Formats: sequence, C-alpha cells, structure tokens
Amino acid sequence: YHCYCSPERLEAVRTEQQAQKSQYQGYDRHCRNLTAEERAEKENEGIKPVIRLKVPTEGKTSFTDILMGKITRKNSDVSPDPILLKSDGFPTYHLANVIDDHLMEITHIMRAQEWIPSGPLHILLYEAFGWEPPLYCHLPMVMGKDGQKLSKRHGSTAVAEFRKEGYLPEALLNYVSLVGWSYDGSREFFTKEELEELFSLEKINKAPGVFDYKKLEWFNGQYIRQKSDEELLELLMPYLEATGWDLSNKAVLLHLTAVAKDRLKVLKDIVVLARFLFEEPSWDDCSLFAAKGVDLSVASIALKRAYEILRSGLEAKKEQSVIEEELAALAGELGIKINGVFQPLRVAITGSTVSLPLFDSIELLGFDHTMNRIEDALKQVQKGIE
RNA sequence: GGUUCCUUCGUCUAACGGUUAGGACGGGAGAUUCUCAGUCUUCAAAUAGGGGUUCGAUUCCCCUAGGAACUACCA
Repeated sequence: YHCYCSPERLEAVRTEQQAQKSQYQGYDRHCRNLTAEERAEKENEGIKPVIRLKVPTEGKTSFTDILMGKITRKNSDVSPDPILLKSDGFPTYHLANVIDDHLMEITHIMRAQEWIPSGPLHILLYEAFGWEPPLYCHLPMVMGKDGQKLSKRHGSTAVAEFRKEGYLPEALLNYVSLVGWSYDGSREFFTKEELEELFSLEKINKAPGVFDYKKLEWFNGQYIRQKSDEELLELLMPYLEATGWDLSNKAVLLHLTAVAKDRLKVLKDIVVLARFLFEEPSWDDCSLFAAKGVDLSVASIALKRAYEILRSGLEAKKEQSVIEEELAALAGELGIKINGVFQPLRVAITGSTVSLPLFDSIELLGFDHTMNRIEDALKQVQKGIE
C-alpha cells in the first residue's frame, strides 16, 4: 500500500516509542487503511509515496532451515509493513532480493544467521508473489575476539587484505573451513579438493565462532613450510620487489628463502628478515653489541677478536664447525657466555640481535661485505665507549 | 525494550544416553641451539547454574543466567 508518511514523522514515532519504552517497535501502520479520498489528498499535495508490504497481523509464518530446523515467527512480530519501494522508485533490499533470487531460479540460499529474522518476511514476500520459496540454510556467523560481529577493527577481514599480508589462499581456506565445522574432530588439514569432497552442511555448528588470527598464522606457517624453496621464492618476490632492492642475484635469494622458510608466519615477514642484505645497519644503539651481563668494553674486545678469527678462518676456508669452536673458545677465554661473542657479531653483520643464523648471514652477504661491516661496527663501538 | 538464535578448555572443536571428556591453536616447562624461529617431549586448562526424565545425562526436557543477531526510504 502507498504510504505518505514523512521521514520526520517516522523519526518522531521512533523516538516516541523509545521514550515510552513501548513493547511495540517500528512503523505504526499509519497509512495502512487510508481511504481513497485521503490518498488523493496526499497525492494532490505532491507527496511521493513509498510502497509498503501489508504484513498480516494475525497468524504465523515459518520456514524450514537446513541447519536450524523449523523457524517460526508470529506475523505480528515480523517487521511491521516494511518499505518495498522507496519514494525514489528504487526497491529496498528485501524486495530486490526476493525478485532477483526468483528470476535467477535460485534453489538454495546460504547466508549468515544474522538474516534469520528476515526469513519470515521473505517467505511472506514469496507468498505474496505466488512464488515457491527456495531452501534456506543460515550459517553461523564469525565473530571477533570480543564476541561481536567480525569487523574492520578486529583486523583484516577482506580476502584481498589477507593476500596482501602474505597469507596463502590454501591456508586461509583451510582455516576458515574449520570455523564452525569439523570433519572428525582430529583431522585438520584439508586441500580445497578434499573439502569439496568432505565438507558437509550437516556437521556445521550452530553456534557462532571466533576468528582466531593466531591459528590462521599457524596454518599459514605450516603451508609455507610445505613449499619448495623455488615455489616459496616465487611467492616472496612481490614483497621483495616492492622494496626497490637489487634482486639480481638469484642464488642469494634462493639461499635466503631456504633459511627464512622456518621463520615466516606470513610472506610479508621476508622483508624484515632480508633487510640486512640490502641496507646498511646504523647501530644507533651501541648497547645492542653487549649481550646480557656483558660489559660494552668486553663486547668490544670480543668483537675485535671474533673478527680476526672469522677473517682468518674464512680466508683459510676452515669448516664452519671449526670456526664456531674457535669462537666458543674465545668466549671461554673472556669469561663470557658463547652468545657474548655471537651477539656482537650478529649485531655488526645484521644490525639486529635477532637474525638468520650467523654463518648463513655471512654467506648471503659475502666475505668482503661482511668484513667491511664488522670494521664499521668496531668504529661505532669505539665511539660508544668513548 | 521486543523478537529470534546460541551455550564443552582462553579460542576452534570431538564424544550411538555408559570415555580417565579426546584433538588442535594459544599458554607453561624441558630438549635441540650462536639469537629468533622451527622441530620434538611434556604440563595446565572445559561440559554456564538449577531442576527434572533415566540404572546412568556433555548428550533428552524445563527454568534461570549469559552471549549474539535483528529491530532504517542500508544491504
């Protein structure tokens, strides 16, 4: 039916209902039973009407949900006479949805549980048109950590964002399949093909699930580790290329990939791990050179001596294990822990106390470059002590 | 407020009405070790509360509590 109520009147009705804490909420069906004269009068005033659905005030409407079972709602509880056609002639969602699905010959509607309350309204619409309603399956929603509808403030929510962060499609798919569903309670790894085979609506949980970014990360790490070095490098390239670094040495990149593989949670992480290869450390904070419980002056000596051991060892092409032993011996001599020697080296070479394994870092960087860096670092430490 | 849906470790979940309530993530401890990771071992951690039905209830029923969604001329 045509409704001529102004937005202002609707708003007034709404605030009045709220103020009264009225049990009845929504449109008051003001225009539902206008006489022909009253309508003509409104038309003459030039008011463009909306078209509302005359929802029955008696009886109930129900439909069967594949997951939820029978859902029934009293017609008096269905949204009172919702707008179907707006005053500008455009349909609202409910009208468009029903017509579109019907014309598209949709047989099954699977949507989130937040749509359950609109179910009876849609059924009413199908009945009004004399159409056969489709089958419904309302799926549990996915919530954020706070138990509210997952939204932007919980982190990434769009597939494109997950991809940008460096989540593998197969990891995301695998993880998401396990929110609200399980196969047998113990098996967790599924390929897309296996999911096509094994996924079943019947085993979907009714309760909403919380999206666990930690577990997604874990899945992603698992899938990353399943890749060959070559495959992984290919996936990593876009992230590396975005930095503007010189990536011409494929052998180095492959070695980098192999060493970084265990350390990646998301592909994007490669940038942090690789930075030392392409940018010179600044060593702004000299205290980084000193391991816990080690004096900076001692660290300085350790670095100097370690540098000599490294240089002669590498020049003589000694085994890594031999050089390691020599470095360990140095630590013993200085009365500090092994890390007291490794940390200043690590900081000198990579600029950070956290890095890829030391000898891999050296090999990636190359002998000359490594030596130069340690020499520079030595100067920094001297300045730091003074 | 009203309507509807939901309720097993912190999180995702498993358990023909009969199990020491299982697995995974995360957390703790330990091993490996040059840091960080990774890997391995290991520990803690739950049936929301109250009534029924039953020889027996996580499982079936009722009540309470809690949570969520919806309640637009948005979708």
